[in-house]
Amino acid sequence: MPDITLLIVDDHPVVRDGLRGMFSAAGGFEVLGEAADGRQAVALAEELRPDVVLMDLRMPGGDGVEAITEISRRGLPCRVLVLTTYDTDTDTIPAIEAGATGYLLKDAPRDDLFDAVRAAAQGRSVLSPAIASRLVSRVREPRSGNLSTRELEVLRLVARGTGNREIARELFISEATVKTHLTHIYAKLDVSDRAAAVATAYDRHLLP
Amino acid sequence: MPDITLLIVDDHPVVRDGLRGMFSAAGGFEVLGEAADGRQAVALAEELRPDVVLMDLRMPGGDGVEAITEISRRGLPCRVLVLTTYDTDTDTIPAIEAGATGYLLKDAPRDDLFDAVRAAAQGRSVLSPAIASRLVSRVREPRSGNLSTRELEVLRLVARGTGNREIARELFISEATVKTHLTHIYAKLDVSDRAAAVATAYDRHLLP
DNA sequence: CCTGCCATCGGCCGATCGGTTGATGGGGGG
DNA sequence: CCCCCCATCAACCGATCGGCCGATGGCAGG
Repeated sequence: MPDITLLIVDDHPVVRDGLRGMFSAAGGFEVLGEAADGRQAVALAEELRPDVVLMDLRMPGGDGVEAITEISRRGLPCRVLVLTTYDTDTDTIPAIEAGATGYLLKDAPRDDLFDAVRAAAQGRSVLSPAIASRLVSRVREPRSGNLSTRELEVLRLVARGTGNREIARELFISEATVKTHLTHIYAKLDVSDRAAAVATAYDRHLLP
Repeated sequence: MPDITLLIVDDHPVVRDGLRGMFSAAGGFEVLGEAADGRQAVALAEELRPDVVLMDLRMPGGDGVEAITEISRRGLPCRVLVLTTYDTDTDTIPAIEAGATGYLLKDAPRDDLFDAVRAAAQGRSVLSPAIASRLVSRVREPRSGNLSTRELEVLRLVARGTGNREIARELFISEATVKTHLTHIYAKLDVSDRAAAVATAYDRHLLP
């Protein structure tokens, strides 16, 4: 069986070194290259054609999720294994929706990492336990925290102290509509005023 | 000049490997050990007596800031160089107050890291530019985010959607007083309503 | 001693918010 | 085809909020 070829994508040189060292020492893997942001990642994935891309999500200059989307869109024959720091990221689910094959945390033991890469190379999904349970809760309770696009726009303005009238002006809708959206937001977040809605939104990572 | 001895503290094996590899390859450094959380860090710092401790802040089981505090309290002869992922951490300032000699981000270039460790070993401070500017703004504007205890209590209840009347009841004060506190909160946070106050409080990490 | 900050309280008023009910139209899924 | 969700709008009303005036007492620092 030939070596599994890898592309490492992370904005931290330290992490790239660590990964490269681990996979070089392990045997059975070959690191083809490294990228420090999403744009480089897409370009190198296209050029080097690795079996697996190890991808961090939070990076300056080219978001990880966008990179995954782009790799999927171009039909590149590589699997993307997301390797991130926190399991509280807002974009765990978006990353998987965008086409990531697996998702695990950087504090995973070495052997788990190797296993995950081998699994990803074969197209099998490996998810860290925390992510897995999040996924199931997501399908079990789809309306939790599920605000519509418009409702999120309203909420963002509310969080900046904007009054209903001005929200209406900014979004080119009537004040009545703003109030309707707000009522829906309160119902979905299970709160009864704007302040609590903002707090809950932060808790659920619906706001930056 | 003898090698600078190091203790690496990070909960991620990947990062520990990366750092160990970098410093071993660079020459002039010797990695004495690794710790995965704050408690181990303190114990190993006492046992191994490294010149410099490379310390991550966010770790499960033993906070980084606590570890720094403990190392300072015990008068251990090592310098602590904080090496963290984001410059938006709440505890950048606490870490420095706790006794960290330097503070830089993991995405710093290798040579900056080496320079920082050499500087730390001599007791000189190296701060990443973002942190440095934060420090100066901290001393220039000390009343920003400086809510009184009572005001914080009020704000916490506001964030849970509590109305003024009920806040009054919960805190055993009159509604008028609640409104006074709120007016002061608005002034201090530079906002004009409770929703924006909650949002700003989250931004500045005044609320969990 | 005076100044500043914190915490407490009262009253007044206009503006705003939140709740409700009801209606329209478009789009996607069964 | 029907139903549900989204997005839009209207009118009404009571409750609440925020702004502004004022006041008192305590406590720390210069």
